[in-house]
Amino acid sequence: MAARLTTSSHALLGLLAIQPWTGYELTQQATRSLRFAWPKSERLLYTEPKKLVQLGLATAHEDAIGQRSRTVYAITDEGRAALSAWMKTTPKPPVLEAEALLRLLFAENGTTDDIMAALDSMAADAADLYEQVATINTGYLDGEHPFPQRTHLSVLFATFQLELFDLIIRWVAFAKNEIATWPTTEGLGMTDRTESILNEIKNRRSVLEL
Amino acid sequence: MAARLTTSSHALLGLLAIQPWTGYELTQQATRSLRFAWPKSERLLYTEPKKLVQLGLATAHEDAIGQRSRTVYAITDEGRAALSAWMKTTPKPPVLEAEALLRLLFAENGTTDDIMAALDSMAADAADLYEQVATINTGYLDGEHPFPQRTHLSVLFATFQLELFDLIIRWVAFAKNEIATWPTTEGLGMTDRTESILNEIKNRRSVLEL
DNA sequence: TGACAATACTGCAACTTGCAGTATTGTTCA
DNA sequence: TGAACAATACTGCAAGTTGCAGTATTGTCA
Repeated sequence: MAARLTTSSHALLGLLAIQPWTGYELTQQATRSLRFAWPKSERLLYTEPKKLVQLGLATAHEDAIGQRSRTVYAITDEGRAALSAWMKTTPKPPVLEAEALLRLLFAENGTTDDIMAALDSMAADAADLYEQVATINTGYLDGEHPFPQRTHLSVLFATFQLELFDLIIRWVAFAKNEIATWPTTEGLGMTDRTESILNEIKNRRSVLEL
Repeated sequence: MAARLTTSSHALLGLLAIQPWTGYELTQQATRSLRFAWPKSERLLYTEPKKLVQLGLATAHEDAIGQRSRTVYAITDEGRAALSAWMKTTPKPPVLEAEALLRLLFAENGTTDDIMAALDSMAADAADLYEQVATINTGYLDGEHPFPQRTHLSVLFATFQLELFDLIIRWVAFAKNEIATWPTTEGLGMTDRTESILNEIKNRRSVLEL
């Protein structure tokens, strides 16, 4: 078990740098904010802190509440050092995973209704996430931030999420509008609209290059 | 080895539905287009078709070229049926993985220069990807699509990528502008600008609700 | 024609997920 | 008040996935 430090390790260190948390609390916090930039399974969130302890980047101490004993994790100086060092490294490129877009790419294997439904689903998911982020953030105006001194970070972070979800919703409307003109999903090739979209891309590009 | 059908299985089936490919060709195709919606490792792309064969969704036949024998995979009727069935199911929500955003969330553990550099890196990656997608797509105007009858799908798919990359580039400019006003990464809390951003979010939201 | 890059893979350890299962703690309602 | 059932707070494990090192053939340029 060589155990190298992954991005997930650093994400957990980032949370521990704020304050000590129990394993369960870490999963809760990760669901609240972290997942929008680094979505990881609950399972991993429970496992990872143990690795940090093994590596000396965090400490664990048992805190018995009734019958149930909870492990509270805290960051060490080594942990803070590792976190600062990581902040200076180059981040990995952003990556989007979207099953609905995958279905668009292979839409010829289904009906126009199928692809419309997939896009609707993506837009509904985005609308849902928009609501969640907007609700949490507007709450900060009423002093509901658990770490008020971090509000500037949370909010700037949230602006990206909101713009992304907004983009998805708007793009789905555009895409459905296109697809509505298709008699079928298959074999259309270079339609007039496709050609005009491509010309727009080409023109915008030549403008950028000047 | 129970071997269930994953989204990645269906992604490969989607490629095989277009035409038969060798393992290597599948990895090339996946890098070209598939990765923008469903980014998977080269390693998996080599392994997955073998599973499809085991499940009877694809066939494999050896095609010796010189000393080297390549396996050509082709979809079966069962494979096409599985693909059509999958097109009718609800897609998973879209997910973004962005290490640079993770650093923003924990920016207090580094300098303003650190976070600026991370954001620059994200914008540069987006600019790069924009170029790649735009180049491939404008090429379609000159008849460079390997499967001309699929142009309508490729192009509509690409419009999302381009908008996303454009959003990233624009948002990074906005975020850097904000951060430029910060004396430090830490402890700023609810600044005037943070408050005005939140008010914008709140107002836009109340408009949407009417 | 030998060197070196590019192509076309495989093996394996470690990372990650999904899901089933377990055991406390909290709540509800007869 | 105590039985039932939901919510909380986890663990075990098989299977899915990645990264990287390694290998062998093919192409190319001097």
